[in-house]
Amino acid sequence: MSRCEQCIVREFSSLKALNKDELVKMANCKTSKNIKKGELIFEEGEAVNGVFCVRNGVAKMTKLSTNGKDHIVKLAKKGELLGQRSLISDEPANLSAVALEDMQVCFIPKSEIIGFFNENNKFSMNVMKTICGDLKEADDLMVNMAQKTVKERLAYTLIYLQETFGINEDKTLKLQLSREEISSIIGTATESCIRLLSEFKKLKLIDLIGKKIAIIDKITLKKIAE
Amino acid sequence: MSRCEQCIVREFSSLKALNKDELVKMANCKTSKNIKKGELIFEEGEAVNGVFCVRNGVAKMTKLSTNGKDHIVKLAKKGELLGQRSLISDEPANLSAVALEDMQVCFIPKSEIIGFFNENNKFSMNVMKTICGDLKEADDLMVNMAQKTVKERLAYTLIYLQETFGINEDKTLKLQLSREEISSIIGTATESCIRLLSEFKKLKLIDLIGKKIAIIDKITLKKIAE
DNA sequence: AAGAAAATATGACTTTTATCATATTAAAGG
DNA sequence: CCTTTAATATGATAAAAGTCATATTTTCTT
Repeated sequence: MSRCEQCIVREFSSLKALNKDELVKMANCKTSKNIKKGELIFEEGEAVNGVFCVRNGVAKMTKLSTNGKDHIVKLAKKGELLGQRSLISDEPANLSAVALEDMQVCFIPKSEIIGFFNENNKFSMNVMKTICGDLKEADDLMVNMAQKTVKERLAYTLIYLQETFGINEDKTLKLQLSREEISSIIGTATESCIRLLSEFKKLKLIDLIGKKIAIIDKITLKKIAE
Repeated sequence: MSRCEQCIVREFSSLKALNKDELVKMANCKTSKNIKKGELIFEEGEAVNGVFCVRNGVAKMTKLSTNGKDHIVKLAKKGELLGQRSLISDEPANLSAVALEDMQVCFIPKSEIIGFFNENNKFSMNVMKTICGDLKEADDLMVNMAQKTVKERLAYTLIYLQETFGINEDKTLKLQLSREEISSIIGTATESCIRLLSEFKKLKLIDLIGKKIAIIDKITLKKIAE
């Protein structure tokens, strides 16, 4: 069992408010899991009896729309806690979590988290702030979805992916998503997404190296994203 | 100065967790405001130094999109606290609040709310649950915006307006929004919205009585909304 | 390495939605 | 009460985006 006190990831999350005793207590009840790319962490509608702390890798948080398509609501990386909202609302998960890369996650049972809520005010406030951040982001994205064109949303998403997850040595986006996944972030048909990527390539805004994408004219792309 | 202990509205909000002493304390520092239809309560980007408790009437929470159009992110009614998120995140307001009807709101200063956070765990949990509810709603709406057609979104919104705000004796929606406002909930051009309303009328799903709207075939409308 | 399967790409076409123009109706102000 | 303004309505057209078909490329399997 690895010790939570030594886990650097903790510093990126609400858990940084925990003191040494609390960390030891948590280390004793948490379970670590290795999750392969593509595997499900939890599913929409499922009762999640705790939270998952992302130690490594990126997960997509999706919701099934009535049209049968999955929509990617959020991408979660190192340090994020998955399932917080359900735990607090005492409801089944509203979103599914699927690994986009091989991941390491730690599961912390509900009882433990509730305990921290009651004993550690700073932790509560941290969680509250995180959720408020998620809410702001969701409101902003909602407006984007409703008011922007598919082209604008694609440009916006490419910029976001670069700024959030970085680039490789060859300038390509570190987080490699399929065209279908990009489409389900921006809410469009896969063909439309592919077509717009080709258009961006012709305009020399991006480069398509196999399935990888590299932004070559970030300034213009940002202008399109507005 | 009206007494918060006697305000029924409190029962609908996180404030129901406050004890008698806390309510008296709050009554002593709150200020009541009458706000006329169309008036601004606070604006996006503004530092809101507390929360507004809605005692009466409905407000629209909007965000200006880069295309210059306002998008209605949320409608807030009796009992809701406006500005909670900004207060917790310690950030300027992300949304503007505008009265859709004549309103009565009470302003509770930040220091007071922070005090309750520190002293009253039940209150904190209530606020947290409310924000989690908002987050779930925002995620769901985001998916709707991204994946549903304008027609589906309009049907969805009409149902929502009826179920949330009720109907008059003549069956028309109690909350009377302009076509432009409906458009800025569903994220479409006003003309498209008007055209679809006409179509719904032809299909005998709704009735248009002047500017008022009455749902006459809720079942079919719900099917369209999915 | 070869074949099968999946992902990416592109064309042709349809549907949806936006835009601009212009009536028509309702509301507001003197 | 009439005039002015704003809101609603509808037509014509253009632009955006979706769908279906079909290549082409990449990845996976054996």
